[in-house]
Amino acid sequence: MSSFRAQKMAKKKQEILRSAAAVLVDKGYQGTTMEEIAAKLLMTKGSMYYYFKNKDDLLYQCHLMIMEICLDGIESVIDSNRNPIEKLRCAIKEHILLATSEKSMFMALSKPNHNFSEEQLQEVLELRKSYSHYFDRIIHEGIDKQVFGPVDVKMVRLIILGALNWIQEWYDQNGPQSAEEISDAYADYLLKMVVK
Amino acid sequence: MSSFRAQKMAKKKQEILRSAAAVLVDKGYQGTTMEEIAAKLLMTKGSMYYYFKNKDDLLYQCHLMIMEICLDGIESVIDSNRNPIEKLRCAIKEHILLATSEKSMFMALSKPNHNFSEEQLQEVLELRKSYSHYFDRIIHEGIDKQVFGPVDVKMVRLIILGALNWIQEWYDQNGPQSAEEISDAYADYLLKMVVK
DNA sequence: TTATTTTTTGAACCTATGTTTAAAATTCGT
DNA sequence: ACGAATTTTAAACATAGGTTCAAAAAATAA
Repeated sequence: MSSFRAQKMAKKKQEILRSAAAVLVDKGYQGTTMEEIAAKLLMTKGSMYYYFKNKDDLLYQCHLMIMEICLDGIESVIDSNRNPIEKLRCAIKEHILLATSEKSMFMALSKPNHNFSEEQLQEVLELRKSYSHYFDRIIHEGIDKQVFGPVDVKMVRLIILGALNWIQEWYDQNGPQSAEEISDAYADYLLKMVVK
Repeated sequence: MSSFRAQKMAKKKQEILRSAAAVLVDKGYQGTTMEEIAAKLLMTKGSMYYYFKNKDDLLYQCHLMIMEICLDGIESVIDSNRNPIEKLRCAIKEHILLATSEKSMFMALSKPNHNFSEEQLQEVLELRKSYSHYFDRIIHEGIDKQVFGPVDVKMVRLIILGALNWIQEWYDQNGPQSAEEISDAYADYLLKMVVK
């Protein structure tokens, strides 16, 4: 049976994607080299091509993987039966925890690269839009249920996601504050913007 | 007299720095090529080397220029005699207005590049720290004067600057909302986090 | 105008890195 | 253990882009 093989291949792909994301973090898109991605896994750059068509394909799939993880996270929050305040708090914490633990993954999100094909670009933007919409839904719900003030949903969402996404720029695994502390504080302060 | 020459040279350097910043915006550090910087000014890449030692030097000076503009802005806010609320509001608006008008300049700020020498890196980080400190000072003042709640200064500052810096990722000159509207809304919402 | 200095050019050079490929190594079923 | 399929390798290749440089062009001074 080949599913065993397929599974192994999938796993390897995952490893490569993670490695790629890790490099993306501090080198940026163009700065990320096949060599470095491979080195982290004790492979040679040539073997990357057994799993991915080329660099752009690899980095595109990297995007998809990250977005899927994010979407799974926020979907589970949306589907839970908490009140809007707790939902927003959870969504914020979830995002930060993901961004700081799987830290490597997140940076890849900013500025979907110009090397992407039109099709790939659309897909990435679509997934992003979905993610944003989930936040909007939570905020809307809060307004409807009168627990949030009559805020400008889009603006507030942009502020929140901006604050969250920027964390990658300064977060340090070995820094003074834990991801847990950061996420608690962020949730508290950001909620002050919207709760009545 | 050579000051005329020197002036002309300085002006040309400025043009190049601006062009560089514009390219930096959507190509990122490694994606920015000497060729493209030159092309925008109808020059050849070779002539860039008459003005700058090399690419890293050019992009480093690009950083310095941007930071100086930012610092000038916030310094004038600090020195004004407004109350803390208005100071913070002004600082936020100033930052956004700069980031969206001289938009091209700002993107260069994220992730000071690894190609910088230790010395250059320190200088950039130092300037950044100064900028952060100005925000901290405003927030502190607000707390001392009891117009702000007893917030965690560093956290709040990180949230604010994060939200502001992220604007570059989505702001569109021709988008539905003007920079003015955006900055007003941002200031309003962000202030809600801190005012009593 | 002529000579000198400044600025720009465009070709040449070099290195880094994405990509290909044939051969070697490994894995796996029987 | 043997042979076939899969995976990895290392070297070769191609190209993009940073850098240099000598010559040309332009600006300036005398």
